[in-house]
Amino acid sequence: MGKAEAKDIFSDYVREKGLRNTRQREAILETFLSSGKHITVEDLYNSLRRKTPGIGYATVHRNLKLLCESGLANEIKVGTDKARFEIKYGHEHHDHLICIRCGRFIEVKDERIERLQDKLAEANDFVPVRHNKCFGRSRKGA
Amino acid sequence: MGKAEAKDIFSDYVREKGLRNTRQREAILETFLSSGKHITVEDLYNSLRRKTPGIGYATVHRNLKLLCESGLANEIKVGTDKARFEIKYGHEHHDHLICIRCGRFIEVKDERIERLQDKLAEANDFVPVRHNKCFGRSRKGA
DNA sequence: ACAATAATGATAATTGTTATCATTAAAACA
DNA sequence: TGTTTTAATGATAACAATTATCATTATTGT
Ligand SMILES: [Mn+2]
Ligand SMILES: [Mn+2]
Ligand SMILES: [Zn+2]
Ligand SMILES: [Zn+2]
Repeated sequence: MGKAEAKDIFSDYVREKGLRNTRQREAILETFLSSGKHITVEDLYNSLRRKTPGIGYATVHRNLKLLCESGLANEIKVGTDKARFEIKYGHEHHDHLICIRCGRFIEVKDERIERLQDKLAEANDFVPVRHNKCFGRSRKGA
Repeated sequence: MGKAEAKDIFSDYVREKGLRNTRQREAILETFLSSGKHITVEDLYNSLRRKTPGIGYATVHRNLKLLCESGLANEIKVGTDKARFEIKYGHEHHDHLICIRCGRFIEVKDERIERLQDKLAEANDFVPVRHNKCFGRSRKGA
């Protein structure tokens, strides 16, 4: 699962930016890597308090942002809801389908859509950076 | 441009919901129809204060939501930024390309992407409702 | 060990949105 | 045309997520 590599990458990234490796940063990455997908700052904060009592919410938030900056994590913003984060390292790009009624949140991918989106962006003088999720009503449970 | 029709539609929608047509609602729709695309609540509020002094921010906000409900308007949420609204009546569906650096905000449409997105949603037991914009870096000015 | 300074954690500030509520005013009705 | 009902309004407070502030702590290079 490459947890060790991820830690090295982050550690290097931090050092190369002139920042410092801290106990908290290590704990945050460790717990983040062990967490499920699409978690919020609060989710991670709550998981961490058990193992790293005293850790601050702002620290978790700041470091999730830093993880995104390093390329290891990915932020998913859904409307006005809390931001969600997922591991990017070792995971392929995918889109998300989100039910506006029950919250069902799944991952999907269509290579043709991806290519067409990139072309459309480029045809309009945009360098594609990211694109957002689709919303719908799930026909499945919940 | 169908301003009169839009007003009738809204007026009817309001009446049929058991709501009331008010001076403010009329002014809000009128000014909204005369405004540019992708405006915020605040934009519209500021435009309105000139012609309808004393109008409240909450009233503008509430009625923009109501306009969306009626199908005349469309809300565009970009990340955590303020919601933007555009006229839907008489306008075709389109996507948006937004520059994360300069804010360039353009409308695009690719029928193939639309169809593939719908299929992908349906294949995953979702009834498509809406989908979000793409972000990139504009190679053009600003 | 020391000095320099980044990181932390508590908390306050900010921002967009939504709720509250006393007052006003549509619109149905007498 | 009054009267009554109740939705709408507008001012303001509440909320929720994010971000900023700042005194204190801790990492890193010397
Ligand atoms: Mn994609
Ligand atoms: Mn579309
Ligand atoms: Zn995902
Ligand atoms: Zn548009």
